[in-house]
Amino acid sequence: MTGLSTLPVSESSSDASLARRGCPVSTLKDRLREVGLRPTRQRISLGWLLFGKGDRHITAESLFEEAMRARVPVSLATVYNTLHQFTEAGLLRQLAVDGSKSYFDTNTSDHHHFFVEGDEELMDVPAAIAVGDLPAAPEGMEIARVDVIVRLRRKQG
Amino acid sequence: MTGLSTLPVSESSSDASLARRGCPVSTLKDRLREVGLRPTRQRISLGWLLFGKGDRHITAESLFEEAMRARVPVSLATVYNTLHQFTEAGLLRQLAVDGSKSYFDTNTSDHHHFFVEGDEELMDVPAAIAVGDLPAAPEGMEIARVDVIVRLRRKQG
DNA sequence: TTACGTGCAAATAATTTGCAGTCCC
DNA sequence: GGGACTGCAAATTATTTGCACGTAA
Repeated sequence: MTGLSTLPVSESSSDASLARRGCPVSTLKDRLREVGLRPTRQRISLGWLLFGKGDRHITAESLFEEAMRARVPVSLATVYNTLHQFTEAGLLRQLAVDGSKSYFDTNTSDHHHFFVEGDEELMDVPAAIAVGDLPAAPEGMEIARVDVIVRLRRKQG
Repeated sequence: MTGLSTLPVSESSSDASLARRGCPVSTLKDRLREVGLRPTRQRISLGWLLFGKGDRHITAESLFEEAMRARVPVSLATVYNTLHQFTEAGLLRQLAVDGSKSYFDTNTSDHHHFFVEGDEELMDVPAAIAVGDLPAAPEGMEIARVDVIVRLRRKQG
């Protein structure tokens, strides 16, 4: 099996469900410590913004703006660092949807995405739609992850 | 149906097969005119490099380097312009595989991709593996395209 | 204390754009 | 000839990095 089955969310559903319904700061702190990240003020604030409202798809820029609005003083560089640290720790999943900016998904479980052309908006594909049979990975390789992006366009004019 | 079924390759298999085995410049010129692009020296040279050697996955930078090596005088900006014009004309398919650079695929037919982490290398998935049942597109939307990227990692150390 | 984090500004990387000059039809 | 195309360099956008200072353990 790949690393897919060892995602943090599935490891500890009590933590995850706590997070879903309001995630006390103390739980967030523990969560950070668990994955080896020191629970600093910035990480807790950003973690709160990220995980406090259900599944979200954000970009560095959008999280930065949200932090500004919430009067959370962080620099854009720290937002980038934090997003990458969270991703490496398995708290976030990074998505490449267009050639330019990166999106981060707070739902790290195995699922696919809709992308609305023009709106630059990402949505989870509701049910866990599986990809049909995949060919075996080439010699000496293993499948790390499968990304499926369904590009949507608004019907007619 | 979406635009997928009207890709140029499937429209005119004689053109496509000509392209596969050496694509005379005159054919390339006709192909460009067909899609509404004036066959300029640069477009023909880049088209030659792109379509003269079977299916390929290239980036703007890699095509630019290749043009330099082939002593084809084009500017990087023109490479970018040309790649986008070819993509809009349906001669290329643009792929977002990581958050940074864009890849372009000379195979515009419906197929999926392997991406080798670390190598930054793209490969076509051999058979035309279909994605399992997809949910209906949300109200007022239609599916423009489905991108599947299978991320591979080298097994063990 | 003390290594790990963070802020800031400058550095990169990828890509786009404005405009003067060039080339196909 | 005239509009479409190209080259170049400067401008943008997204992201990373270096380094002095701050802070959790």
